[in-house]
Amino acid sequence: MILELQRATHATLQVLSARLADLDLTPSELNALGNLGRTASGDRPEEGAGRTVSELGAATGTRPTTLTGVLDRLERRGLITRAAHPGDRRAVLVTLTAEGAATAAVITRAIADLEREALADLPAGTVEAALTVLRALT
Amino acid sequence: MILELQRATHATLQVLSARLADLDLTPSELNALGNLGRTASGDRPEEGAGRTVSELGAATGTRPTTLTGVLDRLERRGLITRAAHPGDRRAVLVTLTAEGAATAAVITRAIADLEREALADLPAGTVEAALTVLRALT
DNA sequence: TATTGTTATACTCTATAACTATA
DNA sequence: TATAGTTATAGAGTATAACAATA
Repeated sequence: MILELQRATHATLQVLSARLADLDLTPSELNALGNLGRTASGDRPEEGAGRTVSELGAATGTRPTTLTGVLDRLERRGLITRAAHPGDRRAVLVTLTAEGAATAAVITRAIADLEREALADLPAGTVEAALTVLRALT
Repeated sequence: MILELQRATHATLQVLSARLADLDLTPSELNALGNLGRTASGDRPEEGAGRTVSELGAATGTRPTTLTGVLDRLERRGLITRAAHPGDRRAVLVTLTAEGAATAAVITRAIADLEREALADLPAGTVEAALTVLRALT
């Protein structure tokens, strides 16, 4: 099971980064950007303004020390901005720029497409069962 | 789905490497060693003698260029040996030493334990469904 | 000519620890 | 005293290209 898990993760990441090669982003950069986009446009629009570095790190499974470098590159390319957090002046609020949001949308769609293609022919309920297992492992 | 996949992979790797911290091996080294052990003792005992670098790379999802460094360290620590392949003199046969086989057994058991603990309470059939999804993604 | 494994280079990710500015 | 983020350092993974030995 766990070996299959690793293989599947590796395979999907491979395909995904190949399809998004035009964006010229590393896996961690894709991960960060995709995650920022998901919150900004989806689940909780009222919080779309940004996330702290800590929140982003927890969501992406990236160490703070790695995230600093990732965010440096994304900021230099104009995809995100860093600003002070209103409530806590130690914290940094990471926000997508317009270009960053557009890039994030491309990433989100590529992920959705890949899933649809791979899982289209499976019997109903199978995907739900798989999600249950994944959450149990997590 | 794919996001859950990444999270689950990350979480299991985290726990696994914490439990095996005593071995002082990197994730790639654990992966290579566990894979060598699996073939040696399990599925196809008659091939237990070794695997080529290419085969190992395909099984673990590790690049040849990374594998060279991984195998260098494992060889230096006396866990594997590299020998000439009988049939093809370009190829290298990677074999577990006695100590390497013992270490591989520890890794294999840790993985099995982790799976059992995490998936014990799930309804029958759920795990099979998850495997179907993972293979579809792969 | 193509393939196996290694080497070289440059960049990214990681772990650890120290540091700053806040709280 | 503790937390958020950054910096510094060293080791490990990756892609890419080149190479020697062999097929």
